[in-house]
Amino acid sequence: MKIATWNVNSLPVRLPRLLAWLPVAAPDVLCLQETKIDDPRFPREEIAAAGYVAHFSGQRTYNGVALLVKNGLPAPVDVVTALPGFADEQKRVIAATIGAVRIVDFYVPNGQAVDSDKYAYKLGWCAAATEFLRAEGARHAELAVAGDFNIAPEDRDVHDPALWAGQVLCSEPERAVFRDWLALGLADSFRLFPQPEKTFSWWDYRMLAFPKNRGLRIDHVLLSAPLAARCTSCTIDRNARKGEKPSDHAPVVVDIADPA
DNA sequence: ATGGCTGCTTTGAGCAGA
Repeated sequence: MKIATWNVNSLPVRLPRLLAWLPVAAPDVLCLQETKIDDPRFPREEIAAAGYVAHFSGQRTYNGVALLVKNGLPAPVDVVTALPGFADEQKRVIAATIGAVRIVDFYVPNGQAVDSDKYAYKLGWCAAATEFLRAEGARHAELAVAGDFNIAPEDRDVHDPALWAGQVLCSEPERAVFRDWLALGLADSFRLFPQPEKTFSWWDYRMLAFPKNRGLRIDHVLLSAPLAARCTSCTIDRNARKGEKPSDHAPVVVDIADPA
């Protein structure tokens, strides 16, 4: 099973690129974030024509997540679109079970700045997410958590650690959340393999950040032990950040071998 | 080599993203 995650920064704007990328990358399951479209307007026909069934939880303007599942896979069941016990208007979660695999798609809040209300909201959201993942892990041996985490887990995930030290996306409380999720028995699939230094998943649109490779690795796929044991690769598709009208995020793609 | 923000909003300056 090939699982991918991509913050598309507006699905309506990115749809042509998505439809071009899907047959090339050929993920079995694609987790999207920042779709920025409400459910009635979701482009389900275009996605269906590309060979995928879409499940989604959207809103206009901000946020919004979707799960695209390739035709031929088991139909997603037990679809969940909220964190239990966390009242939230913002659409940042979709989870579903596909065969034996539970997929959780997160669009973690950005947090804006460490002294802001949005940062407090981020940490509260993450605390609820930790309990959700604990429960999901208890129910599902094969659990994948994919999405835009808006957390750069370590200094090696940051182009300029001194510049970013203590800033939002890199602050110690955010990194502690990431470690909490690993402590639930999840592996950062990217770090299961040797990786080129300075591999990132997001680059600011401004100041030539992409050509200068001034980025952060904030998009992740975490895998429970049975999936991690069968994981054969994790790559970030930098090419998807090039060219006309790219998202500011690149997709992360994970390959998992079938069970023996 | 990539390219010097982009996408959204009761339309147009301001917010949000990260």
